[in-house]
Amino acid sequence: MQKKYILEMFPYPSGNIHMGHVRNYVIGDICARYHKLKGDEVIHPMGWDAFGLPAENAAIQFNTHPQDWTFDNIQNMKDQLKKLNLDLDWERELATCKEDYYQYQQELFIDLYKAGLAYKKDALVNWDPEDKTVLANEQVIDGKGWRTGAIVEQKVLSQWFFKITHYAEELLNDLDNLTLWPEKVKTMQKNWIGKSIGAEIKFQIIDKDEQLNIFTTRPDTIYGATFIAISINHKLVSKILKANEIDLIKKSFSKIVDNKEKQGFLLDIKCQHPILDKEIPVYIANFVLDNYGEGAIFGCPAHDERDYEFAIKYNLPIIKVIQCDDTDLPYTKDGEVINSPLVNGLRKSEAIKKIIDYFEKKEIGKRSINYKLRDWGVSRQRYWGCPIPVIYYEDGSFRVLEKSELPVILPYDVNLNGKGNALLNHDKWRKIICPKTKKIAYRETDTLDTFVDSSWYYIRFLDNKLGKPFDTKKVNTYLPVDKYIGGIEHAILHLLYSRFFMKALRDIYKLDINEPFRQLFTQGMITHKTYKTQKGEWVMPKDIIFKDGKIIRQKTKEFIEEGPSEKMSKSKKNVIEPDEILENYGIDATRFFMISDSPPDRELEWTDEGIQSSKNLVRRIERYFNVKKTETKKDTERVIEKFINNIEKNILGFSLNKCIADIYTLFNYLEKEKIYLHDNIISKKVLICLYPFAPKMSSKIMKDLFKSESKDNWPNINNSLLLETNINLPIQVHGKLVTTIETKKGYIEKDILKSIYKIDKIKNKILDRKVIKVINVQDKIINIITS
RNA sequence: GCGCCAGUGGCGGAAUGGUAGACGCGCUGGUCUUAGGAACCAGUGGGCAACCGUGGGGGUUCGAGUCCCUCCUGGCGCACCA
Repeated sequence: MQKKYILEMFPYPSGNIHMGHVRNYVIGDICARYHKLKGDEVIHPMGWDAFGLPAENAAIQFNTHPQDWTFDNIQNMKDQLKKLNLDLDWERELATCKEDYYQYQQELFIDLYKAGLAYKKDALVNWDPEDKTVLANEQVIDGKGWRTGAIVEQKVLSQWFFKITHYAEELLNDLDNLTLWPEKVKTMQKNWIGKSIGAEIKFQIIDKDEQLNIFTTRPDTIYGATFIAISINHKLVSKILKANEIDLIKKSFSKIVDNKEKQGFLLDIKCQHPILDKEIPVYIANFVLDNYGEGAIFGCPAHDERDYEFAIKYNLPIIKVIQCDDTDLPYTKDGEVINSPLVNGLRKSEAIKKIIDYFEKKEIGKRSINYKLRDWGVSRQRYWGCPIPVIYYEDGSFRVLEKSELPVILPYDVNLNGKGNALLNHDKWRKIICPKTKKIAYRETDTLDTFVDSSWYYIRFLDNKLGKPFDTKKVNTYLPVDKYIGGIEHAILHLLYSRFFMKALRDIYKLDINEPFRQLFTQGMITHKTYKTQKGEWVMPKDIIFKDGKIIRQKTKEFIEEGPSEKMSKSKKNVIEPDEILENYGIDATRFFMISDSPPDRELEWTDEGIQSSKNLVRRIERYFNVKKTETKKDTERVIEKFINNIEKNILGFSLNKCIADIYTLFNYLEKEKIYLHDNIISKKVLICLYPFAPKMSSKIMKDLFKSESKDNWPNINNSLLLETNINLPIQVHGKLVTTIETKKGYIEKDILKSIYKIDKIKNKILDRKVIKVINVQDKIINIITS
């Protein structure tokens, strides 16, 4: 008996299950049921990602409470899930907004803090003005908030961070061990971590006791450096310029929003070139990122596109240090180094090595590795989240609470008016007497990013009622999750955070688990045609009718234009409600359709024909078993064995669409060959194979035919039956198919060729030419080559 | 711009380097009648044929949808990352 932990990404309790959830959970359910039938020890839990902004926003809008709203939604969605006939371990259920979950998260926070993996600092952070909270770097997409789409502002705030960068190297390297993850997700994570190997070089500022640290991946081009550029937020800037001067530059930069036009402001300082006896100018430039490397670069215009553009605009010298034609500038490829006395004649990689060696000897530079990945900012200025177990004294110092002082319970009686953080305004909760120092103290009013909640829920599922976060032995036994199924939209966020958490907890609690998810499967979206009136108003699919080749809105008789199939969304109204589908077509047909028309990792287009044909398949199977006759043929058993084998192979490979094809193929055969199984024992095998896909139908037929619902185990395959004795052997001449012959497996080549040469079609192809070669791929194909 | 993935009938999609188009949808004939959101039978890549066909062009191979090179198109991701 093997353990199989099968998990689908838990939903946010927004109020209703949508079709995307249905597809996600049906895929997982099929796997879970299959493994149970195989006799595996299956863990298949479900819970609620229950903290988060929608609850708070809804509460403000509808004058309710986030907790009540959330609990109502959970109840409703749970009812909906139950209708989907999912085989879930409901006794493992958890909701992240409940004390019995988040108090243990507070414990984890304390331990992360003690391990140096949680810290507080003033930082320039991403502020979402609409949700009125800070966002992590991962949650800003194209300069906009991931949820609201509002343009993110930069603010300096004192914030809690998790030190994910501590694991940058491991998070990167371990991707190679995740052989059962989609390459695409791994590539995305790799790019996000963004490892660069290069050097850190010190540039001395002339006449000042200051140095500029610069990270570069191209130390080989140091002789071509003609300027230095730093970010407006570089710490040097505030030492040189006055606040109003800085503001002016910032304003100037902010006018350039969308295009990448480069702008620079020359500073009244110069740097000494680290090798050459020359001074180079220093600019503040808009294209220098302040959160990458040291926030400073040296510009080598001849061999970098951005530096080239900048140099042209500000008329800076362009010095070639890699051999190339002038017309190729900026030349960024490898080549022979020139104009660089120390490394002339070398190629890029050798020059880099030699230059760094030189810098290290001179102690003005060193080898350096840089990551794009930043530490994870976890403070959120919102009420509906896990309280951070920290208190502040009036002198500004803080203390992270002891575990014995937990839980810090989120107060229910808050005033949510949308103005500011409700916890900040809740004086009674906020102000306490510190039990240790007896001093007045104030609770941390920020709450944790909800991605913290989902970073360890798969661990809590193992023991959801335990009086501590988890049981080490259980974690080591049941993790990693064997199959994790969900949408690709979490490729970076949730999946990277969870990987970090697993590694951090491993180090803190001495666990044996390195990675949380052994296999990741990302299911495709469900799409549907879109419908619009001529005025541009979106119309729901159920509100239209087809008439005389035209599409008409039922109520108003307006003509409707059909648009392309797009991801189901409320805004485009191209949604199908699971409840209505279940009512009209039944659970088994719905389950069939979720995996029928395309492979589970690709998009599935919702069509009426599709769901209808799934329904027809259910009826067809029911009808078949209703025929009270048993009649089999010689190869019936072999066909069934092949069917079982195919279904099993395709479930394990997540090729669930092929399972549906296998089912059709089987019933096509049975009906065409007039084979009746009814209460023949073979029916049991077939019904067990159907059970993961259509459990309701399968159980009912099983009960009708065999008077018992007890599910036997997955049938063992009789391999000897799988070896077909008769095969159709293709015969090629010069690699082109000419004919096929029926023969037995294991034929003797010499003998079979004799009869092949007698076939007219073959004779006509060979004519009087000499056969110079015969390629016989035993039991597969024969290819005859003539002169 | 960089990276990844993908291009196969009218459509969704099958094919460990070995019979391209399994299976489904749709469509075309026909059968039946409890006139159905049915069911059943036959057909369905192109071409009268020999033959031709997996985005285009090269290559490797006895044999290529599959491997290699190159170009085109589409999707996704990242994007001034020094």
